[in-house]
Amino acid sequence: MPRYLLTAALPYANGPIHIGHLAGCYLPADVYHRYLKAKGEDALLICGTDEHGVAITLQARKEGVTPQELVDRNFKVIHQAFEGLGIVFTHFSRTSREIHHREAQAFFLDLYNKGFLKEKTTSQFYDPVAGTFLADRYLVGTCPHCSFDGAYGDQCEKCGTSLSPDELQYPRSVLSGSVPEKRETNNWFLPMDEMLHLPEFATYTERIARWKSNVKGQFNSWVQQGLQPRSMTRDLDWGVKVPLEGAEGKVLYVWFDAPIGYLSATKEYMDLQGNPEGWRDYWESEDSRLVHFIGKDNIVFHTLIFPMMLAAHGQMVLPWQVPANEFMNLEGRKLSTSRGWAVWLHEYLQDIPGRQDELRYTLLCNLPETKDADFSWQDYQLRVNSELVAILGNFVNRVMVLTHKLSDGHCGDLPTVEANTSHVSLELELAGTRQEILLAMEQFRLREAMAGVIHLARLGNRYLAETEPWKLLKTDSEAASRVLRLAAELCAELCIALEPFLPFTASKLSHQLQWQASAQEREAWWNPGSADSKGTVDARTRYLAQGHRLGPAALLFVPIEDELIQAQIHKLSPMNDSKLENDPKPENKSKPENTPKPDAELKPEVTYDQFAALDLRIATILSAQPVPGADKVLEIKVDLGDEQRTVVSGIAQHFQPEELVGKQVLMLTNLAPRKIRGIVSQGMLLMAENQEGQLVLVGPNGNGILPGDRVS
RNA sequence: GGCGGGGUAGCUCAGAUGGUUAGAGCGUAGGAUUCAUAACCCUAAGGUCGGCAGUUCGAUUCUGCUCCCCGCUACCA
Repeated sequence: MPRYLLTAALPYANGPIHIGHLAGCYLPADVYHRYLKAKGEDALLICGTDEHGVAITLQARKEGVTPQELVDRNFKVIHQAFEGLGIVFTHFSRTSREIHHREAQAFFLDLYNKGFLKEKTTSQFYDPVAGTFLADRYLVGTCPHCSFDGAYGDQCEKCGTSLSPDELQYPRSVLSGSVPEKRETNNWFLPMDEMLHLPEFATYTERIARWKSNVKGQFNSWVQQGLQPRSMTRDLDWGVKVPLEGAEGKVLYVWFDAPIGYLSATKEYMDLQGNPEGWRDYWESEDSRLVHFIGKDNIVFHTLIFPMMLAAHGQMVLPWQVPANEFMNLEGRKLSTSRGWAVWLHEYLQDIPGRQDELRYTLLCNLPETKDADFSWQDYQLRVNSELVAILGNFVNRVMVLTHKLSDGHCGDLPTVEANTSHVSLELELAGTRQEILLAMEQFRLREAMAGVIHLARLGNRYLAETEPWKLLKTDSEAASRVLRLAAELCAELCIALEPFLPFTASKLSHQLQWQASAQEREAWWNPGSADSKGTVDARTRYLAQGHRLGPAALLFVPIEDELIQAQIHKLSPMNDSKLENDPKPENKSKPENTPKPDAELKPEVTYDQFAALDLRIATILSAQPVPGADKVLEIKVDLGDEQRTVVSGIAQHFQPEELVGKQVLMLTNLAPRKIRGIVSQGMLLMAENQEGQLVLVGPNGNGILPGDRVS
């Protein structure tokens, strides 16, 4: 029997969890895990917070707390929110724990000792303004081969040559624009190009054919493009220390360290179970199936880099399946935490208490399994009211009420096959739907499986409509009793079927029926073939004993009122601005390898002389045109009164070129010229950024201002 | 810009190794019913399957080009 090792992407501890995270991986992981457990499989679901990386340190600095304080707080919020929604992990750890540091270092050393990590000493550039070492691509300068003044630290875009940063002439920092200092530093590289040919990895590559198209596509694309050695260490002080001599001030690259979190969390769990070697059954055993639940932004790391690390380490299983989901939008727009465009799980649980399954259901119905999906509050209301309330809740309620009317809640006999063909056709349809649910689950089509479960209740409603037990009640109470018994059996079956998806509802229903599924009953239901020969009433598994008394009827779901929806929509957009079309800086980064954004704090004070050094003037835009091969910059010609200049400005996604012509704008004129995309930019246009992240021209308000007029 | 994924009924989404009437749920309309949270049940209307070419006896399904959305990546002095 296979064992399953499920992982859900480690949530990054710089903020709480929102519905996008849930739909992307945590809810599917939880449902699949519950499904496997119900089926009687041996399965672990491992997760934990990822607490390292630059973004954490920046966020902490912004809030005026230490990184540790920040991650402590977020760990708690995240962990509690998951629990609140019934997302149950076998173990939920965190990468800041000692065991993780130890494991990550051991893993690193293992690869190091096997020769998979190649040290390179480089004169890395250090940005004295940003206070950080600069990754290769954060450097620009002149290419030594073709003299192109826009080459990056790793490659020249113009002539295609691969470069190392110290080959660059006249290097500059992309972050601050300052001239970086050269500082000696060592880093360790994973030779991904070579590792592609490891036998373990080559074997692994074959199974990718049966994966989802989005995952397959990304994987193939990377392999075909050719891989390059990638540095697995960083010059930073927050993270897992590099366990080598002379590596002070260096930590493991978060993408090296984070997936090892799956391993260290498993070990931590097994230690707590008093079974310190137990992790081997899941990580080293051939019959173990490693499944990574992730969002689409993580595909390359989970299908390429981490598997290579595992292959290099040796003896470890490589992913069996990576059912990566696309993204969940909110009311038609991308989620954006910085603009408050998100539904936060911890807030939902607080604002709408006792409605966990309503959220689980709506998200499950809309999982972005093949493409980006959309969550809207109206859809939420509609799904709850017309599906959970009207189909599922109503069916159960009808059965409960009728049974109490008929026999004070006591269950009668099961119908016989000959009694009425409605019974038989119900049985057949139930069995068919069950098979569809099972098939969908096997193929990670959770949305379809969820719909199938609701369909079971729909079949129940149809059965009641056909048999009309409320009429039989008066004419033939025996017949009524049999119909209701079968309907009650279906309620019990619903209990089992609902559990992985809507555990709170399953539990309520179970209580209401005064009945609980045994492990055998659950396993029989969830295993194909185990009960499908019992398609008729006489032979079917009986869940409820004859004469069993149901508990008092209680509503499983209550309709969502308009006011609730209005309040949530209102909360979502305090300034309901319909112009918010483009999202130039969407929040979606789960990892910190991105350019740090300037934070909201005031910068350190400057002297008057420093200010006076700036030459600020009003310019009039004469023309603006797109730059071929660049999405974000425009080539702009401006009039400064006695001269005209060309400026290359990164505003292409905020303005149409034609709408800029003739506008007056504030300009910094004595900034050092700089080539961008082969065009010399002589100065910088100054813009204001509003709360939605849109750029707005800054220009004179009064009259009589001419091009070239000074600003001071 | 490069690479990958997606664009299918009013809405949210399935599906199609190319072939008679392209599906589901919701919504809408009509009917039936009253046990039930005015819920359930039945029926119907609704789609040039992003656009333009091509291959083919036949394409929504294959090929090329193009537009739009998303991700990775590059670009923002």
